[in-house]
Amino acid sequence: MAKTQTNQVDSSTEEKIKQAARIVFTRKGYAATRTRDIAEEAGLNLALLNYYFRSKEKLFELIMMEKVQKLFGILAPLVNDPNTSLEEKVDRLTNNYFVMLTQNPDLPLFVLSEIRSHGSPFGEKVQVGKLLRESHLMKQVTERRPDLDPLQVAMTLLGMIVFPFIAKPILFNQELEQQEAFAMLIEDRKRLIPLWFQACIGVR
Amino acid sequence: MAKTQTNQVDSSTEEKIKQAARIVFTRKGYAATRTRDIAEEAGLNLALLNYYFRSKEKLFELIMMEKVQKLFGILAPLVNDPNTSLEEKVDRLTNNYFVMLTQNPDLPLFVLSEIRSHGSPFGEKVQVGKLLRESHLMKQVTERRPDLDPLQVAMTLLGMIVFPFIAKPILFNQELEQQEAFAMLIEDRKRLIPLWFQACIGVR
DNA sequence: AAGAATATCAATCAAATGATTAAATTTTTT
DNA sequence: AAAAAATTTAATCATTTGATTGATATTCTT
Repeated sequence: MAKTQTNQVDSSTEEKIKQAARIVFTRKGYAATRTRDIAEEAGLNLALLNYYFRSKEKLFELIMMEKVQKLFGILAPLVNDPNTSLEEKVDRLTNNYFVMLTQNPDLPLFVLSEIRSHGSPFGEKVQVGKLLRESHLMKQVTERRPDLDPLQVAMTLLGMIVFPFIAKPILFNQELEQQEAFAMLIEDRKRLIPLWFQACIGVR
Repeated sequence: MAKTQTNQVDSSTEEKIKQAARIVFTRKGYAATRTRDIAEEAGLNLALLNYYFRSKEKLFELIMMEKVQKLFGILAPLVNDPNTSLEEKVDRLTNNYFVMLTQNPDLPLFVLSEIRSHGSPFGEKVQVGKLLRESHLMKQVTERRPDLDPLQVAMTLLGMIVFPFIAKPILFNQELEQQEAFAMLIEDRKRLIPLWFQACIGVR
């Protein structure tokens, strides 16, 4: 079946389909996506989707796994690094996420809404909650502020980072001017979040 | 056509359909919802949907308008009240939203993801950005901190309020214990957000 | 109570959609 | 070069799905 030539730049049919699927699934969500949309986006015959990936559902699972990995894969190594201070963790989380989210602005809304609507074979699996609660980051927060629920702090931090990208469609319209304003806002936020995080964790 | 008896408790067919539509649309999103799902949820014949609401799209628009109003209707009067201080505005925003969101936990994710996926006849219309930018709240923030982009502050505040409900599905599983933990966390957050907001706006 | 308007239902339609098939083409192996 | 394997294509299938129809039942008006 699939997989023939040694992938050089991977302009293989399989990869073309995956790339088209990434675009269409992300733009419209699983349910609103027609396999014909993907075939058209890829410039390929419809039957090739089933030839390479068996079914729409299987193809989606593949893309979804990628997206979940991209969104949450950053998290574990950063929040569990025993060699970074709390401040360094906040810096790195902010910077790493902003780089990735600037290139994938609608990744969070896509992943979260698909987990909710798409009868959670993922929702159960993802459980970022467990990862966060048992993380080194949580220990450091508790150490600094034993009176606070560290999850409150983590949610505030993640919210400060992710929320702008989730709210972007209703806060900024599609005009170039607004999109530039958003980019500048994000850039400035790299400085503000660590500052504000310190302020939050410092105040009583 | 529709509308016959004087609505007392409104157990009318029309209202039954709307209630079922609210449930199913919110749970699965527009594209994944079948009109038959709604009819079944309402315990009514499928043809009645079209009899009362013409089409799935029309019914959805109705529900969507309701949801958008519920999510953003709170905002305008609060952020534009010229008789409340900045601190009072933050208090009221936090409390009002938490009451509403506790009863409608998946409202934000539903509205935001439908605006994104459902080819924005709404996305254009909603423009909370304009409302916020021209608000009395923004003026008060600028007054207090002329060096800050007030939109940064507003996004942080809204993120602190809304983000927990958006991230809930991946941070808390369905077990009763976790759901109770979430409820307590929200309760405690009513106190933390005003405190943290002050800290953020105070720090330099 | 008779007639008219409104509401509900089972059955059905037409279009959309995910998937398959069998033939044609290209690539790889021998 | 011949044979075999893999890939691509047009056509088609079976289901699903939003919507409609015409018959029946219920409610309202007179």
